[in-house]
Amino acid sequence: MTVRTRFAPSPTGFLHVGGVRTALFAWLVARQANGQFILRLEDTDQKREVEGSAEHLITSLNALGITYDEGPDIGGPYAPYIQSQRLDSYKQWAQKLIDAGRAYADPYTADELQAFRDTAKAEKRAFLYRHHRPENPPAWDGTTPLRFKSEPKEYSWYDEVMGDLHTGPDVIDDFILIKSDGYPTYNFAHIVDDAEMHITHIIRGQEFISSQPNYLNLYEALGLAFPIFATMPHIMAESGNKKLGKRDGAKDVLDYLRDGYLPETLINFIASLGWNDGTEQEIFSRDELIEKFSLGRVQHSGARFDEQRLLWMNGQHIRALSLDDLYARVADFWPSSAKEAIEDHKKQILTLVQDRLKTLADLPILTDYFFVTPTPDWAMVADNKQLAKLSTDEAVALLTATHAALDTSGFDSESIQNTLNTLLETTGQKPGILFSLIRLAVSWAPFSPALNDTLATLGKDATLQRLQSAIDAQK
RNA sequence: GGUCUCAUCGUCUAACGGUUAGGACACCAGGUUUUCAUCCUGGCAAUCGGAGUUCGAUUCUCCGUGAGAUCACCA
Repeated sequence: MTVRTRFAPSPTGFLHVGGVRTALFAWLVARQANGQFILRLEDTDQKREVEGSAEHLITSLNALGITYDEGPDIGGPYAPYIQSQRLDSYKQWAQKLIDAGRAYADPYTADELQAFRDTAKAEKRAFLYRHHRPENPPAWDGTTPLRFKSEPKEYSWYDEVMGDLHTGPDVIDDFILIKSDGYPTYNFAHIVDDAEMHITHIIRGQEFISSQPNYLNLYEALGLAFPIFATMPHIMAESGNKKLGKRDGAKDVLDYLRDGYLPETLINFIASLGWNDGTEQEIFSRDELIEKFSLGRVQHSGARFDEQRLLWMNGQHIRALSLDDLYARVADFWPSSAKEAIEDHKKQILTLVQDRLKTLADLPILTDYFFVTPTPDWAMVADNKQLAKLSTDEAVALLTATHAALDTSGFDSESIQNTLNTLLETTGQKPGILFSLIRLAVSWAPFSPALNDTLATLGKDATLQRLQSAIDAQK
């Protein structure tokens, strides 16, 4: 049996981490088994559809490297992969149910239905439509909803993630198959599509678990074998105890990419949220995830999204990148001052800061001063914990001595380090003071790489010039 | 309220019924002869409660409690 999994979002907005996880796990299952992963758009609710969101969804999956083998934009053997274009299919399957006496026209108005609900609520019992099932429903002409005639009973089934599940007959009801606008409901359409597309594993969020018995009832009525089910726990919002949704600040995954997070970080992080391989490994490459992933080790309870951990993980993945790879990825993140800089110079700088980047967006603050001469800001010296006790005259004297020493020094990193070490002896200063001062005088930035490397990359001319400017600014 | 699900450090999690309950993030303290957001070392910190089964329970059972999901002509 070829494993076929699918991700079937409705085009109602952007893709957030919750959706990504469902897609990711389905993708991992397919890739691991050398099977196929399918993208299908569930656009049966015209009212909720958001213009452009289908394209956005596709862009997001591509950006994350969650590749699909069949889908709305690339076609496939069971095209079309857009539900609004498959209405004939649903009609045919619906007709089978009508013919078998397992579907009927819903004769009630919205008000009548609401009255039933209100009564049930007032009597503190669950509302079940089938308690009001009409004796002699009219023939279905497509202008009213078509309902499933359920056969209530107990169900026990196995879920790859949750294990053995069981429900009583009370949860089975006559749900709507086709709405009065002619579109099928998710409840009906996804089962038809999954069957026609030969989907083997239904991987979806926990919110569907309570409808599952109804689906099982429908599979039976349609004469379809059950596929394999896997229910994912929710990702919870960072604050509060509810499922992460757009209203709770769930971000568009593309925003994370724009903020300088690597796709592999997102994949690793989202996979780790609710799954681990049983070892102490935290950082997984895409290929490792494909190799090691298993539904059986997915957590049963919801996991909270922790941005701190995501940030740490991104740093880990950035450090694992080769220089050329990193260089290609930071293309859009350089400070504007780097526009004229040549590739070699930028790569040299990148080497120095690679260990310090937590997101690609940190690049400007870490490198700007390499490309543009900073304006001396002696307040930074005064604010520095170690330099605060230094008088201005002393600081200027130290910088003057530094200028003189570097003026006659070789300018590779090692020579600079030697010169600086000698300077420590001749001035009798502690490195914490002398080096901090020099660092500020040439960069006027809050952070920078090792001093000797910074100076070597800056070059002799720029270094001496900046030291002089710093001195002049105090005269 | 009905139904279903879940429950280990603040967070993500590990632990054939036998471990000083492990790791990671965050935090704190040191260190790496400059800063620091890298790196290293150390520290803080958890089995929701109560019964039961067992020589022994984080693990199995039951009852509580808490949390989540769902009860649409949404998916």
